[in-house]
This record gives sequence, structure tokens and C-alpha cells, in this order.
Amino acid sequence: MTSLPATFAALSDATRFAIVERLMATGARTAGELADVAPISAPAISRHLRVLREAGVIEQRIEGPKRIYSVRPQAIRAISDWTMDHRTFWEGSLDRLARALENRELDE
Amino acid sequence: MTSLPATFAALSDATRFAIVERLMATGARTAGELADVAPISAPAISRHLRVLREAGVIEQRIEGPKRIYSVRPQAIRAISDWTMDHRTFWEGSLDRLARALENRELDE
DNA sequence: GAGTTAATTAACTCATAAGCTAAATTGTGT
DNA sequence: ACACAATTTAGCTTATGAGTTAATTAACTC
Repeated sequence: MTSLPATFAALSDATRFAIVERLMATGARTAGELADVAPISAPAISRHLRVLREAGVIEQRIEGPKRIYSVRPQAIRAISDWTMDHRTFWEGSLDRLARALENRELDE
Repeated sequence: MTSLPATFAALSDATRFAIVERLMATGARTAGELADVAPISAPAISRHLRVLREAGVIEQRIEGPKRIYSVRPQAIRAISDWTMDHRTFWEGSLDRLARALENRELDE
């Protein structure tokens, strides 16, 4: 359902990425409070919020006429888990690179 | 330079994601060896490889008539670092704290 | 230097995505 | 019920992206 590529797609837009960072830093916020993440119209922000919600990155709590948004921790955790699944790849490779630089040996 | 949204954009396509997973699992591979990640034409694969390369996710080594591709460990590490920057957000919000604590030795 | 192999670039089509303005929706206060 | 405030939905325009086939580049072999 919420596949990793779908999550990445949601975070691939600079405005949406900024929204997510803002929400993680400050906690839940209304759509109006997120208006200044980018110089675009309110409908545009609203659309981005919808995309993030449909991708499972954020969730919406309705409180009166306001919509309060927050990041779903699972979404970020899923990304973290994926990188950790491949930890041996990038950790080991970086080690090799570091060693190669130290030894001035660039084999393979 | 290679911003995180740009990296996410590169990984937002299912075919490109599959290419990256394949490369991480098997190590460096030629374009031809990646042909079967999706039922699309060779030019389509080539285009995906270019997108991944321009986003800094993979790199190319030319060897005769072959192009050998591999994932740049820094790209995956950058994603991991980002999730870790916000670790307090998603860790604190989840009930899976135990597992996180178990992995603490891997921090830093 | 012609042929073969490996892969890319070119030119094009079609679908999706992002932006806008204007209209509609939904709850709150009078 | 009426007006207001906070957002979203609708309808439209334009840009980007993924796929195709055909043509091109690049390096090795005979």
C-alpha cells in the first residue's frame, strides 16, 4: 500500500519536503500555519497536503473548521528501516572507500 | 548539492527503485544486466540510469563498450542521516522503542 | 575499415503533476 | 439564519516524465 517509492514520491517535491520537516520540528500544525513554507497559493498547499496524506506520510485531524496535520512516525521509520536493511552495503562501502583513500589504493 | 528531495525523486519510480535495490544486493552491474528489472525497452532503462546518475544515486564506470553501474553509498547514507536527524521524532512516537534501543550500538 | 555488441541519444506521444483563480464546503459566532 | 474564517474541490493551463521506435555513438574483432 504505502510502498517506499510512493513515500519517496511524496517527499520528492521541495514544498512537501519542507512541510514534513516543519511538522517534525514543530509538531502538529494547521494548513494555515504551513502557508509560508513556499510562496504558493493556499489551494496549492492544500493539494500538497493531500498528496502527503494519500501517501501515508502525514495524517489529518479535523478540529472545527481547522485541519491539523502531523507526520506519521511510521512513514519516517519505514525509510529508516530501508536504509538499515542495506546498512552493510553503504557502511562497508564507505569503510572500503576510507581505507582506499588512506592507502592510496583505488582497486575496484 | 544533491538535495534530499532530488534523491527521493530519483527513487520515487518503481523501476529505478528496483534498479537501486538490485545494485545494492548484487554489486556493480552493466546496463544490460539490469534489463530485466522491468518489462520495458533498453532505452527506457538507460534513461532511468541517467536520472539516477544525475541525482547522484548511482555512478558509472566505463569499461570498453560496457557501462558498469553501482550505487553511491553516500546517497543511501544521506537518507539514513536524515532519518537519524529526526530520530527523536519518530522513535519517541512509536511503541517500538525496544528495537530502537537494541540498535543503539550502531549510532554515531 | 566493415561488422558486431552495448548502450545511449533523438524525436515523438501520452499521462501525470503543479500551479492558478474561482466556487464550494464546513464549523463558529452573532 | 447569516456572515465569516479556514480549507478544500473544480476546472483549466502548462510543464515534466515515462514509454515507444529509429538512429547514433563507442569500442572491440576480423
